[in-house]
Amino acid sequence: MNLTSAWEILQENDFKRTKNREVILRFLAENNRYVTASDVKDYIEKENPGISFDTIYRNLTTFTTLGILEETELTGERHFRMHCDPGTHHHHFICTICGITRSIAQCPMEVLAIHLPNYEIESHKFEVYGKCPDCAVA
Amino acid sequence: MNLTSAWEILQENDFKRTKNREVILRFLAENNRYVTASDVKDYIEKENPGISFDTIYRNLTTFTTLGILEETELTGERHFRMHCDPGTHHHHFICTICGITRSIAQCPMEVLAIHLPNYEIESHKFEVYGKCPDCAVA
DNA sequence: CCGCGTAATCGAAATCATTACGATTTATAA
DNA sequence: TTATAAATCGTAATGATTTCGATTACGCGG
Repeated sequence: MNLTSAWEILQENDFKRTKNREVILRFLAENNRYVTASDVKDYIEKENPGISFDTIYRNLTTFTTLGILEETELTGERHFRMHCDPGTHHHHFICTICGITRSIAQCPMEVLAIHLPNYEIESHKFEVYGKCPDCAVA
Repeated sequence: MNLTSAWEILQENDFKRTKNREVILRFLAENNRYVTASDVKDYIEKENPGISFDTIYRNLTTFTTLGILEETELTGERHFRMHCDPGTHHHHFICTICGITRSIAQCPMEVLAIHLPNYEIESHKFEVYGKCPDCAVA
């Protein structure tokens, strides 16, 4: 997802264009990886000092709800990244060193015949972890 | 894994048989689901009041390292359960209401041909969420 | 059965991520 | 420009987890 599409979605849902939102989205758009609220704060502090965690978490949650971001939990922390391709179901390889991601189009649920009679399956999580090429050689 | 096997592993690794460990393991052996440190504490308080979180977390971590327990992260909290079958790779359906689990023998990594040249794949997570039969009817 | 050395535990404080809240500021549309 | 509701700030509260010095208990050798 690019910045233009993100702002379109925000406008459609009556969210205002604020400086903080611009910086948060720009940071996420520039990074092809999962980042924490803390990462976002560190970046924003450079050009918009004094931002509060309230603002960061509130907006990250909003963006995720609107489908602009994807969210996952890594080592006990919430992580966010720009949605690769909104509406498209996919999974990720995630580098445990730098957090960079790589999309995996295949979905286990479509391949595995999971038979759980009387169970209501609602969602699933499939993530592959390891080292990306850059971190592997280091 | 049953209690006997768990104690064998502990003895082999020079861990002492203490009252707290007995209660913690008994609680886990009785429950076919993922529980939190808090769940363990609540249970133990009944018959061994005054146990500290230090003891609980330390032992849960020890048990996990020894392969007696399995660990996963759900909604931001560490969850533990008795290892279904040590040495056997498997996944879980997890009820989002009561935490009860059901083993899924199939593994996506064996079915999906994931091609990531130069990437070093180290591990993966595959979990299915939803409602178990009991919670589904309620 | 007793005492010793070490592992295990306690109690409580510290840490870390996240959430919450009253007061203030800002974006947008009339 | 001004009204008004949204957005933000600063900071405090919360909740899970980790840490630490002091104390207690396990299990072996005598």
